[in-house]
Amino acid sequence: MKNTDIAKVFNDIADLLELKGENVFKIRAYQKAARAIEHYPKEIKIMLEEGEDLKNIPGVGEAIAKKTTELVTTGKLGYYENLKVEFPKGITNLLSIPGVGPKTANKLATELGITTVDELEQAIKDGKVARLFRLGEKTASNMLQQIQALRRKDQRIPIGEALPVVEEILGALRSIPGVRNLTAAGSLRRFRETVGDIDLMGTADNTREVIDAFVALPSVGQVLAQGPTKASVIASEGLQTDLRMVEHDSFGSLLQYFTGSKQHNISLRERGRRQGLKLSEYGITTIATDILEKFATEEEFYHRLGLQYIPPELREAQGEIERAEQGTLPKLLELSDIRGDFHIHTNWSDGHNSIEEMALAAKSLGYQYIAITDHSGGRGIAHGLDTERLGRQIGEIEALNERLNDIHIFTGIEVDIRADGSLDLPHETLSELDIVIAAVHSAMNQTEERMTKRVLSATENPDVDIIAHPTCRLLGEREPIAIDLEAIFQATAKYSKVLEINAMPERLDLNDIHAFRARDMGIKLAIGTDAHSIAHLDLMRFGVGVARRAWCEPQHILNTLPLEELLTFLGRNR
DNA sequence: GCCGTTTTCGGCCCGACTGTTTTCAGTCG
Repeated sequence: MKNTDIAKVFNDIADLLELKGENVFKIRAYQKAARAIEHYPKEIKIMLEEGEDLKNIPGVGEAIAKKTTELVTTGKLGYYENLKVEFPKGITNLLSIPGVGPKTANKLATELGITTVDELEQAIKDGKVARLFRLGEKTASNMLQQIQALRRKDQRIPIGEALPVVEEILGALRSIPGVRNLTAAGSLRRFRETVGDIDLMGTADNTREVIDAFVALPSVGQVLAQGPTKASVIASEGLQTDLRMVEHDSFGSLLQYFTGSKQHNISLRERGRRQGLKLSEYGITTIATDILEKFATEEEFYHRLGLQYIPPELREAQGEIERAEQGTLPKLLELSDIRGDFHIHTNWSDGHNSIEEMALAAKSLGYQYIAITDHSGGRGIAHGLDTERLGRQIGEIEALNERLNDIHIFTGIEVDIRADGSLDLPHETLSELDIVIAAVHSAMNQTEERMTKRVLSATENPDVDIIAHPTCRLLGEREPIAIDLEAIFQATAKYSKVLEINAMPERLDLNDIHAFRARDMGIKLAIGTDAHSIAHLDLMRFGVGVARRAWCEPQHILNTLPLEELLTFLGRNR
């Protein structure tokens, strides 16, 4: 049982307790524990095997530790099973409708016998819902709209799709006179891999003017709400986008508030309370005197609380506040620290550009080196390279290295890990290359045991340097393969191999949580774009985002090394 | 249910909006 499965059970328990009308703080305790467990960088299963105390996880106390142990060791939780039979099956689905909370769900179930979204829709159409006490026509019709919106689309979208939309809107708004501090907040700013909606904010002398310009943008479809300081619209890609404009002097606390995460803000406010301070989007109020201080920047806001500035990517209530208190936050990796890209395809396999084009594009990004890692022959669809063609490619790369200045091209391959764990190029071929990336591209439905063995044998193979996109997931398209990552991590550490953070926005694989764990174990990481064209080289920033969320500093990332040191590193590996 | 430079008991983040009702419950971010 994985941490995400455990978290799901505790979140479900929280929902059921809400329906039951339990103490809200008890409910919050379950939600908090679920979150902490989901994001904890170590599998609970391993912790139990190693005899580690689950109470070390913040938010997990005596009772939840005991329940977690029962759940993981027996696969079941008596408390949960008993709770479930108290309510009609599926009733928690009603809670997924925005505007329907526990009280409403309960009322719908007890008074109208409704337990599914479909039943609710029918009851609204029959006019039954509007007749309930404290509900009405307006509430019922809002519910119906939300149900229909939920059906149309209500998925979080990958950050790679959201960011271009946002940048287009921001670019257009920046040209309006008097606008300052325009920026995205929310999960987008924290660089989460998916975003639900987009929060933009900024300051202006005349906020109304900016709002008017915003809703008139060509990329804006429907306008949901529009006031003097705030507007809500549906932009391209069907993304709900909110813009909030405020006066210059309280921008810092506003941005801090809307960047979240929710749990980070709660922790921050709890800490503030202990200092006699009340934190809100308007600033910091000293409770004793009721005096409000405003903050133009987030830096001032955090400093007033006696904390280091906390970068948005770290604001997930994972210990960043304590570290900021001690002044020991990591010096996070920056995009400008990246000196090269190890995962690049060309028109020798399924890429669009030549080796030279890719090299020149990389040089213009300020890189010192790239590795050409086309597919190997076993992957038929990708026009992969066999030993003979690879030999010719090496020849071309050698010639280019003679001719080009200020950029070094490493020879390499993205070699396929076959279903049986062998590589589809022989040792004699692989040993000729500077960098060998190994990855799974086929037979993804193997059992966890087989898949783990398969990738382990590639990890143990002395010809392999990097394991690429270790879970093979495609956001919104393909679930991660069944694999025991913990075992892969241990082998990677043992054989001093490197794990990839694949920067393609639909991959982001390793993800933030896995990368955090790998870094914590001392495993070296490499960020690769998996570029199939020149434009893809710019995807590096998404990989850097994952690495920052994993608390990575430059020394944790292989492709921050200067060329000379990298040559030494690669030499040592062979 | 969790947790501790005000506490091992008594607290637990903060503010806004909506729709209903007539002072507020419920929900959200």
